[in-house]
Amino acid sequence: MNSISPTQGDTKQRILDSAEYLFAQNGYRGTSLRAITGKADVNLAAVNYHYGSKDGLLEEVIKRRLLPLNRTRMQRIDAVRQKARERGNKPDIRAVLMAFIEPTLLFKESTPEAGTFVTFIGRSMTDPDDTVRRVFQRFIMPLFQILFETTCEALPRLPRDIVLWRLHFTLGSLFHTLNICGKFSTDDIEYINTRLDADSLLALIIPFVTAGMKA
Amino acid sequence: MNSISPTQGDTKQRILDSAEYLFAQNGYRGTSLRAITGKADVNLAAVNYHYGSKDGLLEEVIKRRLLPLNRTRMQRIDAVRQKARERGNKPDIRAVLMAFIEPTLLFKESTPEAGTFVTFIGRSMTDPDDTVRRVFQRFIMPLFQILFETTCEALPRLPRDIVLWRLHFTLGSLFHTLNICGKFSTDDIEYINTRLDADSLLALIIPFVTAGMKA
DNA sequence: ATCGATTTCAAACATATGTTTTAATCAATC
DNA sequence: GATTGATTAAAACATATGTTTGAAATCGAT
Repeated sequence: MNSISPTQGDTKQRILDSAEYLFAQNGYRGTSLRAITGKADVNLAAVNYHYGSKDGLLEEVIKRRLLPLNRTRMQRIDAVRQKARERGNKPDIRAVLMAFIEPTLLFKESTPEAGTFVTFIGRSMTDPDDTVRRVFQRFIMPLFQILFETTCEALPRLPRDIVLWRLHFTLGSLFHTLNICGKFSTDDIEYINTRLDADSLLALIIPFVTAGMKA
Repeated sequence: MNSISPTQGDTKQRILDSAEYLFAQNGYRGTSLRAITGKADVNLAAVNYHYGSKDGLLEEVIKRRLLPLNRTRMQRIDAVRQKARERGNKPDIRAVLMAFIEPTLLFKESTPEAGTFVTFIGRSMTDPDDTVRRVFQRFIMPLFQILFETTCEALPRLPRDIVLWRLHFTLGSLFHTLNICGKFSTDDIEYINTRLDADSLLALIIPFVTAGMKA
């Protein structure tokens, strides 16, 4: 059935990989099916055959990586929450933010493919195209709710709406960072090393957003 | 003359206004010349006649509002720098950030048209489309350099590359905020008032980024 | 009113897009 | 080895796009 055939069974996979790469580089609207199938070296009609439509392909591209990543982030947040509950005190805000951000950056540097996908995340959260934004936000919404609640627990003296805004500021910083690091040409940004590893990036962003949260 | 006549006169202007609105709502790639001319109620060929091409129109849309806005921001930053120099001490980081962010938010609420344009800014800094990003970054680069230098003066104990990163985090927060506030449908973000005025937004974002900068 | 320049208009152009169709190919089953 | 079902291939389809064209309309000044 869906087992990998030896000769040509990887058509579906190759489409997924090419689409992921091109979506990250040129955006959803800026990537044509012909560009995808050309890069994947498969027939044009294969996309509609295997995924129904370009939108269907987009959804699969996102699902493949975002679901596992979100599972990891969810577990990390739950762990922080659980540990705090056991100890009878509130979660540490720095730990909460780490639980969300570190898996993202680690995932980014896990493989080159994952890296291009994370770039795609950064760009898509603010994509003018509803198609892209909706798919992403649909997948990230439950996770964001948990993150929000946990952050409120960590900062019980802050009004919830302020926590929410600061969380958005944090996401803005993170996504913009993912964006910068996804640039292939660095001619537009001077003096900045956009090829930092996850640990270095984490060491830069965590103090910033933690301080902002506690302000 | 300048009387409102459907046949003559302000064609060029009406194209500019319609393009600004539609670019902000659907992005550059997602907006067709036919949509623009249809909304402006002018002939399709008018865009190429008055602006040469769609790219030419984009540049004029950006220039019209971004040049004055950047002039204001530049003056504010210069003023902070000047005052500090007169007093013989370093600029206050909060004042520096205010000098950049406040004019942006004030401009945003000055008129509905300016508001939609600022939305366009927020989206375009990370637009996958090179065409859009390049135009914006070309216009904002000199300003960003001054902002960077002034921020370094305000935080002389921080290494320059860390200042630069934190400045990017700040821009990320700001742009993401502009984005959220530009949403026409709020169904994807819960519990957040995306229609705050400039002062309220400023009161939210300034403490966050100031604390992050000083972390 | 007339002339020349500018602007508007309808139509066509050339290309690009996502999708569908129909036939060929392949792998496994009987 | 023929049959069957799933996959691939080449072509066409329908529509959308930015741009150009040439004629009509409009305007400003003589």
